[in-house]
Amino acid sequence: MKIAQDKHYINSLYYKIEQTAKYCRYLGNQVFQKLNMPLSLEEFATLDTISLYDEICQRDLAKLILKDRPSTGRILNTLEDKNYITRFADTKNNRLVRKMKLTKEGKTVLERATKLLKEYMNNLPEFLSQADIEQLEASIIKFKQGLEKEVEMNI
Amino acid sequence: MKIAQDKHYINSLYYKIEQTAKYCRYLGNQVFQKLNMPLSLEEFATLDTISLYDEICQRDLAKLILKDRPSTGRILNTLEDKNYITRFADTKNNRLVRKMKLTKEGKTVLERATKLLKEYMNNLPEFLSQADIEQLEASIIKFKQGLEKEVEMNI
DNA sequence: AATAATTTGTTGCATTTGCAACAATATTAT
DNA sequence: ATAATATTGTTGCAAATGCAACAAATTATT
Repeated sequence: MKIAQDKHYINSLYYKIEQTAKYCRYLGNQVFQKLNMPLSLEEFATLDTISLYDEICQRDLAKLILKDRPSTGRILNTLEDKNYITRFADTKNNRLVRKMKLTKEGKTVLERATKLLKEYMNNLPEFLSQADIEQLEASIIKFKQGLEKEVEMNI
Repeated sequence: MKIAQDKHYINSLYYKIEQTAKYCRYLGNQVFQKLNMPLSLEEFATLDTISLYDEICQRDLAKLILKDRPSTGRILNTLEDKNYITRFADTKNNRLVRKMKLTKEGKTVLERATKLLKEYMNNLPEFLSQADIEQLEASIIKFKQGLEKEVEMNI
């Protein structure tokens, strides 16, 4: 696959995506601080994932949030400490696993953070047309799916 | 700016870009290991940047590679230890700064790594058409430029 | 039946990153 | 002239990340 005709890596699509992602992360973290959110962006994304995959086990969650098992476990520790989730033992394919659910408080916090974040983001100037956004979204998904097959994730 | 009509952050364009970037980073690191590169992906990207901005000072470089000044300084320490760059004192706007240049060995390593990486990447299956790639590249640049204005980088 | 391999989660450690504080110097304000 | 502010780079520390090794339990192999 030809990704860059330029001779320099930093002009490649890969690098541009990485840099754009950095801006996304920095902006997200800044907004979370400005809005005095009670959780971090990573914790929020994890909570949001659990809300869409109720009673998921730790390893399956790790695969979704693209973190290794130790990191996933540690985020879940803090989410449980904050009383946003509860974990309980269960089995999956006859294996002992730890599954999790959002608590009432977890749901409330998630909804509130989602609302605040969305309001903030909607107030940003529109630097891409709605059509451009949809186009970008469609092609980035295809690109991501292509990459997925090439990377060994070892989760 | 409306980035997601979905109620969930993890379905937003921001999160998709972040996850795609993770795949890019993991794939890159894996390729660098497989190919037994003498430097890391981050060091490579830094070296590549310096090669395009000869005699740049540390802070200006930090702004380009989107790292803070301490991290940038530390990467430069290792690049200098490996004899890929030399640093020297100079002035910019009457300020004392440290500028840098690629060494002969640095240029050789950069060229070789660029060639090996490109060969590897060209052998990946084509999951996007050339037209799709160009379209994706164009819109991600626009998106990145829009974000840039919203993020305080403090570098 | 005994051993080896696999799955899931945890612990520990080395590396990386982010941020605040500092030193040194130059510019601006009072 | 003196004090305050700004620029550049470094040091140090806390938090996050990545990875190897381990424990416990199940499945597969011999």
